[in-house]
Amino acid sequence: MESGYVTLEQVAEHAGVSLATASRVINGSTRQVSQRLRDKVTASAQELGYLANASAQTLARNSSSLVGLLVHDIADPYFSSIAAGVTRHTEERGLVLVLGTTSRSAQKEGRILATLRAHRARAVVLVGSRSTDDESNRRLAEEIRLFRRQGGRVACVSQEGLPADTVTPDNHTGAADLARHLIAQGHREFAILAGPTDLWTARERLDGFHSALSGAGLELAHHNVVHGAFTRDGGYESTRRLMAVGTGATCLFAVNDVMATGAMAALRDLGLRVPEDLSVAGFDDIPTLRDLTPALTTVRLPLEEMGERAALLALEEEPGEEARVITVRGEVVERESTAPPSVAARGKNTSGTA
Amino acid sequence: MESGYVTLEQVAEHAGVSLATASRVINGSTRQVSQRLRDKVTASAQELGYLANASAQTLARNSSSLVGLLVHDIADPYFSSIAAGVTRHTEERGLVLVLGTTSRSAQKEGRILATLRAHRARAVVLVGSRSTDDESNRRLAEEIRLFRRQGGRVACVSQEGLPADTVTPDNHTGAADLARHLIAQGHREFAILAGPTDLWTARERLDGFHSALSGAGLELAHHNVVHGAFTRDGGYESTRRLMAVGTGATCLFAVNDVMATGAMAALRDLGLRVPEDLSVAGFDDIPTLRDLTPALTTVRLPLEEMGERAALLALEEEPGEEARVITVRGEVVERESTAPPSVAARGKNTSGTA
DNA sequence: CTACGCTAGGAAAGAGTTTTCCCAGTGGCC
DNA sequence: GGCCACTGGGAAAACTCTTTCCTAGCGTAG
Repeated sequence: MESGYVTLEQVAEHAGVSLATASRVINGSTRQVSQRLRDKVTASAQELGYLANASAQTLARNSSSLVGLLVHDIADPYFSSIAAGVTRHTEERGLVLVLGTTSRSAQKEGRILATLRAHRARAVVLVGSRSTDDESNRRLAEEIRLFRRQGGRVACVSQEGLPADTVTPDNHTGAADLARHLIAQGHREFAILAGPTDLWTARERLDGFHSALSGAGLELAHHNVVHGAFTRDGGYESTRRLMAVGTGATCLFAVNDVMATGAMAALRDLGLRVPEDLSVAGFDDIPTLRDLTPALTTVRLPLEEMGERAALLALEEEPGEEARVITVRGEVVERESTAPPSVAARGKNTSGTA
Repeated sequence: MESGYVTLEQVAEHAGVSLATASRVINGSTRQVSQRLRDKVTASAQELGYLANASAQTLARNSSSLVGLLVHDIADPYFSSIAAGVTRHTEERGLVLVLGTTSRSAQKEGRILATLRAHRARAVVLVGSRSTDDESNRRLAEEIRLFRRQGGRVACVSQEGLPADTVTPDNHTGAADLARHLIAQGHREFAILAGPTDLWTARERLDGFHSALSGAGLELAHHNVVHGAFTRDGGYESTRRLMAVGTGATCLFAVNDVMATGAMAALRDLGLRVPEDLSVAGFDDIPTLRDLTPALTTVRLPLEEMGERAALLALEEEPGEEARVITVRGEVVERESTAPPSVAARGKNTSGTA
């Protein structure tokens, strides 16, 4: 209660028992303690306002209650939704969540992982698409192995291929489903905001979409695939580039929702109407989406649930020898941003608009 | 490198020096160590892959590198923006951020604060409006005092009145500025989505708006002030209630942006156009806002910067005896959701629409 | 040449827990 | 009644660092 800390030793003394007994009462060990002493200790702890020193506990037990969560950018609704799922799970269990934001830097990711290792974190959840850069993947995999060797558990979201359990969306199928849906709606010519070339998630969605087009006997013009940053501004900028050149497409597919959001803004600025002049579809179903006008057609992923399941993998399930992969199937959600193509639209989009 | 951990003792032995010397080399103490030994130790540490045990360090130093961040809901863009500012600051300094989400429960807030205390966290940043419930404020204040007594630092965002430094928006002035702006635009009758009655932030914004109306000789009809949850769905639901009764207002002010977003959705569902039938304005300028159609008129707060400044207060500045308050002035940003009222609108909104 | 101050290094004492090991007491069984 | 198993309690080691205190060695001044 005074200025300093209350230690377990003080509690023990106050209760007239040994340190060992006090410890056994406080943290419910396997050993029995008589009710009489038990009551004395809890009463003393209460009275003195005892709060265990977490570092001392971690040191003695060699295991902490820290759980790491690594995301690229916590202000991105995709990540903050997943984060909400992870926090829900960890807080229910009285664990402490450590948030690391990596800004898509593999180096920073490694550094944070090392910090978590230094803290003897119990588990870590890594969120975000891995890149196709083999060197940084190798180093990340090495850090993960070190972490696991120390008894830490690791789970990934959307990062299949690392030496850890993973929850991952079926990007290929989701994108293919969406493509088939749009084809059924009457679209024949598509443009794609394909995101960065070195991100697996982006690639898989592009591939899935592409293969469904091929399956329907449709071609995807080379100039209709635009690469750019995986962000809202990346989507905006990619769309400007696409429209500056001109596209014959009647439907624009952005490989994630934040890019689609940027695309809609760009089209609005260019004076094009969605979906009358051009249909737009995205992927992920981030929560902010339903308030756009027109509301965005997309492939719904249960983001919060994915975070929760990753936390579950990392905290509950037994490690297992080889990495397990839980695949989450996305579901096409049709909203107002896509509609059957109009003849007028074709002509309009062919002439370079910007 | 083997299965176990490498301890500093092993490094010292490998380098042929004492534990004390090894420690001094690794953590750059005030004491000098000869270059020769210094090199030997760093080489050994490198070779053995030494990583300091953070818990042992915390225990020995009685001070950790943990910084807490408490928000109500990390998936809310208001909080995730502020969180981004805080993480930027802490990561630059190599500190570890612990994220706690409180779901607006004072009890949970207290529990997390105790956990941080147990971990000897260096500082904590509390984000979110404090309530007008004196009892829970008192308990929170007590927890903060305990935390500070242990040498921890505390800073708040938007929670003036607690025994800690605070970064807070000038809600009253911001709302008044907005009101004057809307009056200048020609509006005379307003409706307000006032949020919960027990949240200071909501109250101050309501008061500021109200007082500017009074200053202009305008009255605010009682039935035009609707209370409800401080969330998007709260805004949606409040708007439905407001419109069911019918309002003579030409402009709707929601005391925060997420509520305004819900309001726009409700109006859309009711078949009302913004701003032709009804103008809508919010407060905060959360980043997702610019992608709404029409884009929302609001009072801009520099959210990320506020998070950063709070982190700065908690980590850099000297504690000081009494709590300092940094007031951040908001700036009215006019976008398309507000426009001069049309005569048609008046008639329309008077008749109960829903 | 001795005394003194300074420096670099090491031994050891913490920091606050958990857990192992030991001991005394009790009850049951032959 | 003696032996054994079992129980509840305490002493002390262990966990991995940091930091204080001590000492040996060196240079310098008187």
